[in-house]
Amino acid sequence: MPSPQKHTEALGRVLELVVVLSDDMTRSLAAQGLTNARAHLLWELHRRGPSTQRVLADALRVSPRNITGLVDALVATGFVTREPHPTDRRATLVSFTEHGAAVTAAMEHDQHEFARILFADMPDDRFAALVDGLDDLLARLRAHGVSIDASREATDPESEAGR
Amino acid sequence: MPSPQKHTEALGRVLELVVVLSDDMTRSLAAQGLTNARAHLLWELHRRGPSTQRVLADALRVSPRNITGLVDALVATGFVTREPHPTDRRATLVSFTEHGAAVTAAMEHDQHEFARILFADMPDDRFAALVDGLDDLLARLRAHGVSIDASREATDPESEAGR
DNA sequence: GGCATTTCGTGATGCGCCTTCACTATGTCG
DNA sequence: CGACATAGTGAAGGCGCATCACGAAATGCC
Repeated sequence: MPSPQKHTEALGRVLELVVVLSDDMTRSLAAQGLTNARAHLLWELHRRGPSTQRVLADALRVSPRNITGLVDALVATGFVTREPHPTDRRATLVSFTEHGAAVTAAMEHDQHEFARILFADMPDDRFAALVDGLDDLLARLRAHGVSIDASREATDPESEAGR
Repeated sequence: MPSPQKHTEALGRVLELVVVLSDDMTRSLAAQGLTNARAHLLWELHRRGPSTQRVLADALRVSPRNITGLVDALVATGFVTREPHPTDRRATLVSFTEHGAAVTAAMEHDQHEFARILFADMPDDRFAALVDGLDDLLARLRAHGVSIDASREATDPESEAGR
């Protein structure tokens, strides 16, 4: 079992990874006229298909009021549309425009591509060790009370990351 | 060399780690009456000792104007003080109050403790493999243009994470 | 020494994300 | 039918961040 010093350094690596990746995500999104929150909404919409704002609010774990604002912005920038719900006249259905669908598909593609490039020439054993280590880490985090406090299925949050 | 499918899953693990950790950091900080940005400033102050706002702005990579606001808040909540710079009458020196120093020291301690708990019973070889994998990942990220666009010495961003 | 230039901090203003409270319109259940 | 729950939005507000404009002090140059 490693020394405390090493422990802190390792955590430092993890945190650095956090910073590097999230910065890069934000930059990539901005290049497409998106912000983190809006891309996140798009992503969820992609996973679920046309959804009510309530559903999106639960999925993104933000207040319904906030969803209104995000959808407003995405409508204004032509990524999604708001349509009346066919059976519930209180609700509105949020759906992709063609543009929104295309951009989201591109984001997904970029994510796969980025993963491919990232791990492309990594030897099998090293790759397996890394994945196992990450899983272990995740398990340990949850075991020590660090968890995504409930719900939320394994959601890869934004997307995007490619250079 | 692993399959594309695995690649994406692995990236998913990384992103999940990102989300879990940053969420937890934010929660821990909030419990002490701090926000991410304010804690970040405290952290930098801890690493550098009393500093001018300009220095902090460069360190945190935000606009000087924003530092004014963060320091305002930290002064109001009793974490730091603003004093005139001894030789440059334009500048102000930001220093810890006793309370601020204590809280920051506690954060540092918690971070070490968290790292210790996290990796405590992890076998040496597994730990080594994980660290190597993380380093490799970081290197690959930088190699593919994903980088912290310049400056910024190896700064572990916030701190805190323990339950 | 004197004046231009740079630098430090801040006021004003604005955007994005997020929240809570209050309110309308609608759905649902007994 | 009436009581209650639910979907979305207006209003207001907080935090983080940015840019522009500006005064005050420091510095460089002649």
